[in-house]
Amino acid sequence: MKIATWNVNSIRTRLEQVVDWLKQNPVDVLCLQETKVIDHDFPRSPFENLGYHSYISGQKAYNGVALISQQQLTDVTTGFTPILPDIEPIWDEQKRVITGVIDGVRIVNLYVPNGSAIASEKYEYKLRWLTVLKEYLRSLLLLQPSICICGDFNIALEDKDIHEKVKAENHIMASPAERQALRDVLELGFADAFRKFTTEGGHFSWWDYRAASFRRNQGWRIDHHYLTPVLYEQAKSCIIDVSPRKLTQPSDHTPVIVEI
Amino acid sequence: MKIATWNVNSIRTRLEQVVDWLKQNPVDVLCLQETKVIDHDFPRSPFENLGYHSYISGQKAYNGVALISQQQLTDVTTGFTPILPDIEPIWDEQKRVITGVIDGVRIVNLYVPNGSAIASEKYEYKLRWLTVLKEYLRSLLLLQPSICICGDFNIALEDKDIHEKVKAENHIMASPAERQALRDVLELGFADAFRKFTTEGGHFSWWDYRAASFRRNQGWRIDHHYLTPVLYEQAKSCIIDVSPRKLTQPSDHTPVIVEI
DNA sequence: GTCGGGTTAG
DNA sequence: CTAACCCGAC
Repeated sequence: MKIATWNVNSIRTRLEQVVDWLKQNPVDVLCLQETKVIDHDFPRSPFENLGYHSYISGQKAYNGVALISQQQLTDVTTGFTPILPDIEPIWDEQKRVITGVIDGVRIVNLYVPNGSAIASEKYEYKLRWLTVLKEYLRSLLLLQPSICICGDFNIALEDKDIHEKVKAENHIMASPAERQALRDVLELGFADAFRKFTTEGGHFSWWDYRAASFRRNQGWRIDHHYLTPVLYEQAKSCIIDVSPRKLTQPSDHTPVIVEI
Repeated sequence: MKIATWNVNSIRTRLEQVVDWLKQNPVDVLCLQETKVIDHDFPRSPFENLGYHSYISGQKAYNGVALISQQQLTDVTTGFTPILPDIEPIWDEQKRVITGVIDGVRIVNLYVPNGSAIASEKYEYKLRWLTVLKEYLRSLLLLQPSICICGDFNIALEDKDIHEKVKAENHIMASPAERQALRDVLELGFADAFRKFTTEGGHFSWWDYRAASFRRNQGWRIDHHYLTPVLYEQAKSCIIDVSPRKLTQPSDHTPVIVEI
């Protein structure tokens, strides 16, 4: 089973690139982030034409996640609230969470808040959001032992996941508090699929549009698949496909694909 | 003497097309409308490189007119106020008027308000703007008997200046009040140069970007040259050059050229 | 800096 | 449909 994650930075702007990629790279489930479109306007038919079902949770202009799946998914829910009925509504106002089950494996597709700048209000929101995520996953684990969380985490856990030019310590997406918050989540029993196969640094999934950072390969690895133990043992590969980032008018992120 | 008028719908976006056209079609004066740029950012040097002087009156994002001339012009003024010092400032807040004299001929380059929709506030502004224009031209005629007014009038005076698909009566740019307001202006002693040479309909200078209207030739003739009697008698040709409208990323208007 | 969406205008 | 601006995001 292949599960891909791709922050497309607007599905409407990137539609042709995503459809082309999916034709060349058939996967069981494609997890999209930053679709930036309300559900009514999500372009379902291009995916239908390729034989894929769409499960979407979008909003106007910002955020938005989708699961594009060859098989139908079961137990699809959006946001934290269906699993954590008692949380405050602010955690689901932004559309960042969608999940569904395929062949006994729960896929959790996340768009973790970026956090803007250290010590900002958005940064605090990001850290607290990750504590909500942990409770959400704890609940899901009670229902299902096999879980693949993937998406844009907006966190690079290790310095080797960041190009050399930036000192991680006080940088958003790499601050100690962010890394600790993510480690706290993973402590539930998740392991990084990419690191099962590749230990060296210099592999990135996101390059800022600014400062020709892709040309200089000054990127970050912030798009991840985290697997529960049995899935992790079964994982056969985890690959970053850099090619879509080379196209004209690319997303700033590129797809990452795990095979289990 | 050749005088061309062209609503370029942003001189910065259309610069290459305008320069190319001018190379192929040298004219004495090119009257531009909808330059959509403040004077500081107007691209003067590409025209200088071709041997043309620029006289400009622009604003941010909207409107804006310019005279591009091989010879230097004299008596250049912008807006109504230099000629009508007592009018209210609202008539010159939008940059729609520039004039200058070449070889004893006054060129008046206009971008008449579009009017948006019949009975709207903008429609009323358009009608009143045309009464101000009449007083402006009346004053200019006292100084100079030879005048060529040209530009985007946003009015089609006759039904044959409009493609068949639209009933003129209640359409903006063709309503009785707009036509009457323009006829009131022309009554000062101006005649339509184009109609000296061509009497049949189906000749247009503007095609809406929407609804593939150029492909279907569903256009309007709203860009005009109006001449005082002696100039009208001298006029040798008046031609609409459709070719720029066929390019990719064209203006919605195409140039009209009078030779006197 | 660079992008995407939304808005306003035509 | 097209262009410019504004805004928010990164």
